[in-house]
Amino acid sequence: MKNRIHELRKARQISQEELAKLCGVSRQTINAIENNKYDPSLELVFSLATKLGILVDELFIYNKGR
Amino acid sequence: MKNRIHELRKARQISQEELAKLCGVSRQTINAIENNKYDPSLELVFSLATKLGILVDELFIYNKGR
DNA sequence: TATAAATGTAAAACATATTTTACATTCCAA
DNA sequence: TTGGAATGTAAAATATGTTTTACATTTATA
Repeated sequence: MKNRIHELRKARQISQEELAKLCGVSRQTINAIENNKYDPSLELVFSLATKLGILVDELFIYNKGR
Repeated sequence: MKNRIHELRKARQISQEELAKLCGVSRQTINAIENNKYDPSLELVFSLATKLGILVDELFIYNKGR
């Protein structure tokens, strides 16, 4: 599943490290998610959307996989 | 994280089995999620919201855990 | 250009999500 | 009131997400 985290994080001028701290995860987790290594957990999904000030539905691009 | 799956599924008069098939997961997965045993994966989250015709943000109740 | 900050990446360990099989319980209609 | 459908639950196996440590590469700036 693709997401707009990199785009929105840049727009807000914060580093992966800072976003990671805000969300309570490691920098590598943010990096992996931005680079589509895997999808975040639901908790992290909501944390990311909240900290980036956007709806979950707008942060991720769902392509009817299932 | 709490959710409104049971409520919406009932409103739409479909069984856990049917919702499971619609989303491509096992009945036990739907059951576990309705009963808060664990949170669904992001893919399943979007599948559930789509099949139930509601926004992800409206389907789950986020309580700033992180 | 040199240096620091930011980002990419990898392996091991650990945590969480999902499936399968199987059985018990509850609910509802005949 | 019994029988079938729906739901709850559990253990084992597998898949996926996260952390930690560590190092390499890129990017920005003094």
